[in-house]
Amino acid sequence: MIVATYNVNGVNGRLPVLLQWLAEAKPDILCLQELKAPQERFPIDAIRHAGFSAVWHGQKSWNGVAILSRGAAPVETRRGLPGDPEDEQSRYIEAEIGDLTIACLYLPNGNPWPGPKFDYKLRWFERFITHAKTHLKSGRRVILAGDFNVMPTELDVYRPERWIDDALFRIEVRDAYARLIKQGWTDAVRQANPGQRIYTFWDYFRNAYARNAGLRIDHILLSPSIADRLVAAGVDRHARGWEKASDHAPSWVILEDEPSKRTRASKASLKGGRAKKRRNPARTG
DNA sequence: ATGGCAGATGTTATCTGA
Repeated sequence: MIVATYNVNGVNGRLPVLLQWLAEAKPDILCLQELKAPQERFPIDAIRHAGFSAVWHGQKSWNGVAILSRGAAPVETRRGLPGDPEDEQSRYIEAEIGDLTIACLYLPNGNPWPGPKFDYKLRWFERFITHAKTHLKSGRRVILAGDFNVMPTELDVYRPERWIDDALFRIEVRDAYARLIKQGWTDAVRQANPGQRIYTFWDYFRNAYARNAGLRIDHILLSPSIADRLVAAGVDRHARGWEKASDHAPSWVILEDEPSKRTRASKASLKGGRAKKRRNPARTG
């Protein structure tokens, strides 16, 4: 099965692009961020017509997250992170789909640093880390997918020295991400493509996409109970080149339907073989 | 350091994003 995440930067303005990508990539589950639409203006009819059911949490003008499913309907288990009843921003929604728990998140940007927005980002991140821990303890198969607004390492940004004091790369934020991973999560795109320069976002400014001046800030994290089913993972960077594209590209993972009983070595060869068959030539890892 | 582009709101401009 394919599980993906896509910051669409306006779900209504992006609808033709989103529908094109859904038809092409055929994900089973998709997390969306930055709907930029109030609850009643989520394009549910078009999404149903494309074969998906959905849960979503909209908000006027900003933020907004959704979980789409092509198979069993998502059953919403939570909207909003625990830990701050004052926080009204639509940045987190969670659902069960079969035996999977899917968490869709849009972590605050946090710029400029220093300032209240950066403080809010750190507080939100800590609430998320706390909540993620409870998921791990449950032992269920959990996927955390979304726009984390953090480049985890220097490999994940085209010119790290320029981003040192940016809220997406500040050491406090990278440290928080590292602490999250250390709980036991697998960063699927990195795991499947070690050492490779892979980006998920390219600024609209300065010809960033053509220059490949990108950032890897969208992530798909797997709990241990599903990480052993990872077959391949990557980014559909070509979708960033379409007309009226979002500034983000979709990220995806391919998971085996049944737990693997193969050895690590034979699993690696399966990975290569299957990736070749499944993936569109335009798709890059 | 600035400003470049884009979406939403709802103006003839402002805010936010990353």
